[in-house]
Amino acid sequence: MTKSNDDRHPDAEGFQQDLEGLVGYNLKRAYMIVQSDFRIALGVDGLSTRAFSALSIAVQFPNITQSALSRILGIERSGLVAIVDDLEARGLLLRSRIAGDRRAQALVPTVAGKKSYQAALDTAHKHEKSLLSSLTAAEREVLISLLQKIRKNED
Amino acid sequence: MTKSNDDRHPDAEGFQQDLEGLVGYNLKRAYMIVQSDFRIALGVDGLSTRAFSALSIAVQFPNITQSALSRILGIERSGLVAIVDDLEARGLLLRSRIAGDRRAQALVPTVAGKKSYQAALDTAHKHEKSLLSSLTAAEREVLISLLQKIRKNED
DNA sequence: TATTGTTATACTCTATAACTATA
DNA sequence: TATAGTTATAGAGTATAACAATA
Repeated sequence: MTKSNDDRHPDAEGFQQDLEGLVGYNLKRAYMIVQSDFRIALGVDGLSTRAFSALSIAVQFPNITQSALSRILGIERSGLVAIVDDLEARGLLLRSRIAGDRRAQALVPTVAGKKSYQAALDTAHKHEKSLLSSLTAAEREVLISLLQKIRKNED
Repeated sequence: MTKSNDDRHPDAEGFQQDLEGLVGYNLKRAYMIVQSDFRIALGVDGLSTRAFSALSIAVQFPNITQSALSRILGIERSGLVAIVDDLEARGLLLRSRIAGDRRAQALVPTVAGKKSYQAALDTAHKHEKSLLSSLTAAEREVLISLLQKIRKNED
């Protein structure tokens, strides 16, 4: 047999599948690739991609509360607990009491947290530069602004 | 108190967060929105988004095998079993024996399967038209082609 | 030796609902 | 009444590893 069975099925090239015309499907495929490659780039015992995101906001907005952070990231408060637990266990940030509201806690990045974040951000930039090398810088900017437009419409 | 606590944190507008400059993060946020909206559009007892994708390929490439389908969708063979089980339970396709290879099975869409698929595809188009109304048709095309470029680089 | 379909299993990420302690 | 943090739980979706049947 010189050709495998599935060569008989038209795929990416030639035949225009319905799915390829849908933003949702293309979004999913691209997301899976970028996400899993970024996870690998962050290392076996490195941060998860979501912990990276949370740390990013915590470093840039020190003393933010978990509720505010969950709103910025667009996830539920309950989901953030495990993420902050992980970051705290790694010594990258602390939950500290706030004067004036004993319900809330301020997320305070440690020195190690800021350092780890800068390293991870550098990793992220290198990972995107390499993985998205088929896109020009201008195309990457267009892509980002189109993706952000989708979010703007969110209710 | 006239302003809530998190209004003190710059968010989408004004402050340029690190995350907003990353394709990966923007991809994730957009994907979550489109995915969950599409799920709702498909209805409570409707197809899952992944079953919709599998059915789409099965209808367009009748008699495709599960292995070939999993390769086209970019998922593992093992993950496809439950999806095909579901589609078969709904009476939308059949697993039928192939002459010449007793390992493989051909996926054959039923009449109901083809009809359900056309309805779901119509739903998908309406869902995208409404959810992505802030993007022009040209922008949607650019977005799709940029997302496909990411996939082209896949190893 | 390799491939097809399958099972068992685990992992990641997410959401909902309910609770407590505060406000 | 409403909010902050938390727990318990469940639901999608994914992957890896192994197996039997077949090529």
